[in-house]
Amino acid sequence: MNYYSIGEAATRLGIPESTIRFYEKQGLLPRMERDEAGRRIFTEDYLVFLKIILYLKNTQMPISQIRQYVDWMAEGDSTIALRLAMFQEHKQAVLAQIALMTESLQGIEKKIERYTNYLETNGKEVLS
Amino acid sequence: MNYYSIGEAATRLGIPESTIRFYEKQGLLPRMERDEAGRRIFTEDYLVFLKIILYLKNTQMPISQIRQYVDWMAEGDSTIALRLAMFQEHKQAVLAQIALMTESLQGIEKKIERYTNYLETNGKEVLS
DNA sequence: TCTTGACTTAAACCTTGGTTTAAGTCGTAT
DNA sequence: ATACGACTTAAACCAAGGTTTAAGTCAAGA
Repeated sequence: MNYYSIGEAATRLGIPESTIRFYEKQGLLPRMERDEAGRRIFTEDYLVFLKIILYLKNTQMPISQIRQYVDWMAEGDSTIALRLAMFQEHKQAVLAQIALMTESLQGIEKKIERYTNYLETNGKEVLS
Repeated sequence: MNYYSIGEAATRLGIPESTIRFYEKQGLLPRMERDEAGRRIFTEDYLVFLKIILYLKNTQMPISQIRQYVDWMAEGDSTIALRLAMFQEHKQAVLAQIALMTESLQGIEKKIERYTNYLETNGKEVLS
């Protein structure tokens, strides 16, 4: 199996090293392996796990809630129903967030149309 | 024309009064009218304008950039091309953000499937 | 007249999510 | 052997985006 340093992991994930250290301190990255010199070691599997964390972050899940998920993972399979419920609720929250952004974007697109029209007609169009 | 107090405006927009005051202090709400007692007065037109601000906020535009837009409005029609360019770039940023969330949501949905499967099969399915 | 509720302000406070700094430890190439 | 780059830590620092507090003004109803 291949191992990565924190620098390599950060590059592969597209995030700063400091963020990885911060997430570990926040309890999002438990059971992190170290080498004899105390340096963090990332396996492919660990990177896959970290990507899940980043999916949750990218969809605006708060760190406190991600930590809850990670804590449940550590408790074992008895918490799977809880994790499932959390993800299902989160999915709904994400869909709602996307819907809000899409709606708001429509209001912005109307502005783009107005401005475009104004410029195309050399200012002969009204700008309400 | 109908006039609204800050309390009524806040209720109609679904945000706290304190946020409206905060936005005004940040320069997002210029030329706010007041009554003789110094209380803010909101016309329908002003609420329409405020909704645009909320569209920008809902799509994660930073306050500093919203202020730039508001400042350009105050400068008049000579800044319309700048405003159009800003909104077009913002639209692309919003679409990128929606795309990222949609992608990340797919990773989360895979987890939902795995967990669902695990529970449906009473734990006979593997959880990688 | 007095109280109540809705408003006003400036300033202090708060949370979230990191980033930066300072001081130190390694392993490796010269 | 020494210098360099990559790592380590704890603690300080930061920005964004509000929220809360304290002290005061005012209009209207009892």
